[in-house]
Amino acid sequence: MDDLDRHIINELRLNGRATYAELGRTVGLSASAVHERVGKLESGGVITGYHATVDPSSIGLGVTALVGIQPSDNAEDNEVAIKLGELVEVESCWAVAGDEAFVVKVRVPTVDELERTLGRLRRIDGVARTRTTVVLSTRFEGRPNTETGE
Amino acid sequence: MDDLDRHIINELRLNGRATYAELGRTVGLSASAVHERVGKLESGGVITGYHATVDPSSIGLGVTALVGIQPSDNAEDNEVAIKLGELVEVESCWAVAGDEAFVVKVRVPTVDELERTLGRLRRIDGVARTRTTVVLSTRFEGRPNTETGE
DNA sequence: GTTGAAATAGACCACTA
DNA sequence: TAGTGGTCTATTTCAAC
Repeated sequence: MDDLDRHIINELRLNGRATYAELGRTVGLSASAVHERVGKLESGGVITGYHATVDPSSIGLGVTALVGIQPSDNAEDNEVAIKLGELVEVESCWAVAGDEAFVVKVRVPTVDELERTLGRLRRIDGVARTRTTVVLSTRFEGRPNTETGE
Repeated sequence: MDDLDRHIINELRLNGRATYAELGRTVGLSASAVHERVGKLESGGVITGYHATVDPSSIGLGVTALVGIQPSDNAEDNEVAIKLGELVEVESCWAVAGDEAFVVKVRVPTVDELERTLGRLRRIDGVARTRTTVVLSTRFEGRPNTETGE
């Protein structure tokens, strides 16, 4: 992993559909060389995927919330995490230090559906309580970090 | 926006580098038709971008934290949000309901750097206190929601 | 890593249901 | 108003160097 790799990664974080030819022009390599490097980054687990980002409200997911998951005494974290992942409303899941075992980000169409989702979360075995922070607006999200390349 | 659009969107959320021909095969349209639909979804602000996802620790960002930002009495939220966005360590920023004005996700190389970042956050005008939740592991993040398509 | 050639995909067109 | 199929150009991909 050298500066060229970091440069390529950063370009792909900004534009995941950049062609190898484009990448080659911006980093100063041939398309073939970029192709080979990207393949190694993918198979090496550095690049884990490519995803279109979508305006959530455009697909009917206008309500976002951050929910802290407080575990019950007998909770088995890995099982709880699996259960959390089974709910499609749960978009992200972080295991955290502190009173709570996890913080999850949920996205739902309405506050009614949020209420139902919180009920589902609380019914998971190993979940004692939830603490919900409603997101009023997403100022930015998943912003590419620019310190790793030009 | 019909079911075909939703299907295309979902495919692109799963694989942002899918070709128009591939998309056409999965949704049952010609590549041209998919091309046109995707163009409209992009210009209509439904698809907001394409991004490679990268294993953070592979690019030297092994420490993640969620930080609640408590505003001072005279705080102007929009200005605070702009300042938050100027820190490259801040990857996501949500304005939230409750005591805190924002929750941000920060990613840094080390806990030392986390400490410095928290100092930078606290020095922002309009920030009274921060509350930090250290992420022990990311179980999943930005997982495509599957309820909008097959 | 590079170049060059064949296969593939993208972009744009006129035509059509 | 979309969608189709054809055409041309650019890109991907694989070979040899």
